Amino acid sequence: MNITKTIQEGVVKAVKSLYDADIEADSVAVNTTRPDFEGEYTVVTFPFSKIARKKPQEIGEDIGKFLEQELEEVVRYNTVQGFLNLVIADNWWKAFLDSMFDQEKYGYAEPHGHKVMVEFSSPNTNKPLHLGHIRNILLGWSTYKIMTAAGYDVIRTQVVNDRGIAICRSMVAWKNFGEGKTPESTGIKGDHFVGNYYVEFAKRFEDEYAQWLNSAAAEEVYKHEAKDTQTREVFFKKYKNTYFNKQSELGKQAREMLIAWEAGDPEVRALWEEMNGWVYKGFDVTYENLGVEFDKLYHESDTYLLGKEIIESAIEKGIMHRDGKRVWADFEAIGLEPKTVIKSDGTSTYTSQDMGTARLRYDDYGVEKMVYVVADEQNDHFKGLFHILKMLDEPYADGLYHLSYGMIDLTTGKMKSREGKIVDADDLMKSVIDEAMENSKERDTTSDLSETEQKEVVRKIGMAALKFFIIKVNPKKRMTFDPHQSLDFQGQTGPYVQNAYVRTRSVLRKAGDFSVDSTETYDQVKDEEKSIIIQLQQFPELVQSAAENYDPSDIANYCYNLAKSYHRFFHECPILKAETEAAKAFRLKICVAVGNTLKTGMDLLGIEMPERM
RNA sequence: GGCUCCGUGGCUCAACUGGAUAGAGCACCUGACUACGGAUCAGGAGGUUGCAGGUUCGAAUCCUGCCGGAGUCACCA
Repeated sequence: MNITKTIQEGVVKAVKSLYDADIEADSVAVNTTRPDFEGEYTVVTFPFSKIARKKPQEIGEDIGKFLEQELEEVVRYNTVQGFLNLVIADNWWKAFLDSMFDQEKYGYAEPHGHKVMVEFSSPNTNKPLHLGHIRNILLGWSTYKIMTAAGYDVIRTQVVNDRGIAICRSMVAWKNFGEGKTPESTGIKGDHFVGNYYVEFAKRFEDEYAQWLNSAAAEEVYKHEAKDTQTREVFFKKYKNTYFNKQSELGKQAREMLIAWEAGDPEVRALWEEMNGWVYKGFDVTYENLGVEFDKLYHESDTYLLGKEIIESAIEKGIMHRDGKRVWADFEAIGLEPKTVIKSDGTSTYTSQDMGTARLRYDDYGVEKMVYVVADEQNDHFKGLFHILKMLDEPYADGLYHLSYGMIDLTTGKMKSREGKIVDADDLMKSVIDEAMENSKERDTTSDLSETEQKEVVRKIGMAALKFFIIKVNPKKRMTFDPHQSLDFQGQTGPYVQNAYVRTRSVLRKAGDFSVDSTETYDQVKDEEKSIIIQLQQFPELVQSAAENYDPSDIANYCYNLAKSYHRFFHECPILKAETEAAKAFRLKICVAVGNTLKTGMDLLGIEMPERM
């Protein structure tokens, strides 16, 4: 039923019979025809000029004649230079539509049972989620959906970074300045509550540092440690980290907190659990609003000691080297600097932890693939990690993939949490839903629905706008987030796609039952109809390639283009008042097919469709 | 500075992986509703694809060199 393949195979036969040469079907380029020429599909014949030793245009004539005779799907052809344009028979359009229009899960492949784990979100537990997390979460979620559609058995996971110096900062700040307040007593969402103390710590630390800079001690340090070329300003900007570790009172408290935590101090552990608990409650709300969930959580507090035994075997195999207590890996083979894996105090690092959790996941689930959704600032880390695991011959090593995505810039510049230049996830969702509400009120198209139903519709619209705005961009590319544009509901947006779906629903409601068999006499398939069917035909393959390329933006752009074709069709072709019963039935089938496909397509992106809007 | 990635109308993004005259949306103009839903459609204007070479039937896409930007170069995660 796949017309592209039919054409490709036809061309293979043609080349064999005409020029006695063998070519691969996949290598035959079949494009959709430009609108200014007659035809729907175009074969590029330039590549055959060497084997045929003819001009591309003549080859086009040869192959065109052959296909016209051999393939019932091809009724006519024309050639323009090296391009052979084919006109496809009306019967094919009708037959294809019949084969798929009422499949609700059109595009889903048969499950093949291969297991894959997708890791995404993985936040620190010291502050609320922000725009960067949203991109990560949307990518992770749609990767899960798309791979499921492509037939995989997908396990969703995240590593919760629940320990370390960051959370200790929040803990110190709360202990010193919190006056025993809680999220309950203040009415602040847990993750924001804890985040506020993270900010409080930073602020107090800045004050402390600023004060210290005026002291004699600071002057001493500058005199002894600054390079000649360094100005005071440059030096002390860089020195801040060292100050935190050496002189700072707050820094000392945070570090002591971390040491006490690692020693299992009951009081510290209790505070840690309480504050993390607040954060989790907050995260749960955000995740629910984003419509995502996980099958399995790994906590860094449980896994940070893992990986050491694997490292032992790595040393034996000569992949890693011991240097006192310290262990390091040589990355010369992949063009990176050597990397410390175990510190000289014997404690583990990020790399060793990730080695441990990778093995743990394999032991837990037997996954063949692991996809890590992590920003591109960690490209080298994953390059190194995967290299080690491959050298160790881990059974899952060939299935490791870093879904690296570009960070988000604001129109005002880079996002920086320490400077408070962040876009908060909860605020963002609220503002986009509020905007949808304003729009909805103006339009007044759902006022006969109950208030809860209306709110539900508005929520779906707002979230669609936000999600689509982010997911439509190729993950690898850095993107600019313009709050003004994200609040737009017209043009290339989520609501635009939803609107196309809502139109299909509206027409089908009014059509009631219709006879699916009455399209036989329809013999005037229009361009608007053909272009929709061409796109419908591409969907299953697109799902596969989006899974292979780990690229949800492909699906988003597809949905937009399909919606666009439908809107055009809707204007150009009367459906309920079609010229004949056959035309009406044909077009209603298109409505069903487009509705189903848009709904599954958007679902792959984590976007819900309203029935009305 | 080394390595990696990226430069496409004023702005945000595409381009079937080397195919025809580089496509959409926003913003800006002009038109289309007593309606199968106008959150829509039709049309206009806007480009030397950062610059310069090269590879070939054909380059935004591949190669080289510049220019500009980002990331990374921790015994942090």
